[in-house]
Amino acid sequence: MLGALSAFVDDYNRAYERAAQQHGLTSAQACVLGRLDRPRRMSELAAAVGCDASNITQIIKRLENRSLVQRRACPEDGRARQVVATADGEATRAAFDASFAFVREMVEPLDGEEQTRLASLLRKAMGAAPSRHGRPH
Amino acid sequence: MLGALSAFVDDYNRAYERAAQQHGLTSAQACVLGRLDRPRRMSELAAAVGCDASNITQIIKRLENRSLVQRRACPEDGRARQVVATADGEATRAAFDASFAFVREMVEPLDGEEQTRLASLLRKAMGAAPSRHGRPH
DNA sequence: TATTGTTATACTCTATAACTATA
DNA sequence: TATAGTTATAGAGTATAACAATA
Repeated sequence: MLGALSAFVDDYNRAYERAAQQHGLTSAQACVLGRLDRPRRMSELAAAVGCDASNITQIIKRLENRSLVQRRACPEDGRARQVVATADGEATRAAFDASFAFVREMVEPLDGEEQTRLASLLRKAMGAAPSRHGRPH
Repeated sequence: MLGALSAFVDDYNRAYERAAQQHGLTSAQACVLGRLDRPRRMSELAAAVGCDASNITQIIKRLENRSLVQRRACPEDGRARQVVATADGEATRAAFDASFAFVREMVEPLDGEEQTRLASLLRKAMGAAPSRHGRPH
């Protein structure tokens, strides 16, 4: 049981890494870029991903160097910055995020009912907690 | 469905990281030390974890600096090295590996039959492939 | 010549502490 | 004073290339 869980998570992690690399991204970069379906503040990204603000600064800096995102002033708060995906970044984000081929491939061997059952078991396993979501790494 | 999977994997990854930290290890170190239930060659570790040999050299070096493992010559092959856990390392390994409290806690909300069902669904999801196992990160 | 492991190097991720600018 | 973000710094993970010792 425990073995099945770790083996599955392993597979997932590797698939995520591979998918990111296919788009020229690291896992952390794919994770952050994946949130930029709309403009977001640095602080928002840090909270979503669950890491330190200074960390997000570096990751965004690298994405910016590659012209995948831009930083601009935030109208409502002079201290804050809004991060937006460029056209290139949006294309990359959409390709990575929408595709999610690796997750679909993983559950492909399951029929519809089994997929539903799996999802519900996983949700139950995590408790009723709405799950904050995150993931760099 | 897809969301449930990533949320679960997220939770698992974070729990793994936390568990490692509680034993003063990084995830990668916990992962490598976890294989040292018996002496292993560097090349074995690299293959098991799925990373470059030079990477294992660094990780083992750090574990060695902390007196958790030792390197010694390999009787059968003068080129190879055998890595063994010290008493301290073995205690740490056993504590982390055997406990696996974080996995048990995750599946605690499920009754016995549900756990079996989950494991079998996950195995099926990964295909019949025996799953090489791994994970640094 | 091929294999095992190490070293040098470089890049990324990550957090902490100190700092700037704004609120 | 408190908050948003950046910079400097440092430790760790990771891979590539060049290398030593052994097979």
